[in-house]
Amino acid sequence: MKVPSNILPRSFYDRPTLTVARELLGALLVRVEDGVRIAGRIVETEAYVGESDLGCHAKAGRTPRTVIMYGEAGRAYVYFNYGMHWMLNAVTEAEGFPAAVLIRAIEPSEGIEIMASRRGKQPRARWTDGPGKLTQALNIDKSFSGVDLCSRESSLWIETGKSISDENVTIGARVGLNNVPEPWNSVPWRFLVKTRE
DNA sequence: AGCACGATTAACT
DNA sequence: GTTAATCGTGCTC
Repeated sequence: MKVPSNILPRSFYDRPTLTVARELLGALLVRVEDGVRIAGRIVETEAYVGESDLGCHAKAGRTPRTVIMYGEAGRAYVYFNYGMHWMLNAVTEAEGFPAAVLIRAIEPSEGIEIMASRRGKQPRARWTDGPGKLTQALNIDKSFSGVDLCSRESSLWIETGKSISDENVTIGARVGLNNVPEPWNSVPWRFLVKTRE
């Protein structure tokens, strides 16, 4: 028997961003396309917190691009970067405070054939081990910007997964931030599950 | 209207 | 280790 889906509620996201980033590890990112589930366990996240965080897009204030981060928690913030990649974030904290968690990597678990058709040129371990790669595998683009991750109607949500103990979590500095001044370049706001067999 | 740059990836040497 | 690909965004003129 299949266990009923358990979609993370808005109250999960309406908390401190670092807490959400940590607890999203082990959760299941689910995309439904043509009635088929494509999913994977979240294994890497990063927190972006407020206008004072100079690594966060919200440092520019409320603009057409960042306005979603100022909205209610539990929505998807999807943006385009480097002229070719879509990035998926979950908006966190109270409405009016701009913050989000970047989903950086998942481990494929459902919809393997569909992911293979999109990412099959690479070995399976490389299908979804980067933020631009997982959006490619799950077919996520700008049309998902602002959708409600707490609703089944979005065809994109996150379910409770197995919890990850502290001993299996590595915490470090965020990656890919160029020309971002300290301390923002070094704050340990990156969370990843230690890979193991 | 023009410009520099970026929360990256894949294909090189 | 290095670098091209590629374009939306926000800032300056």
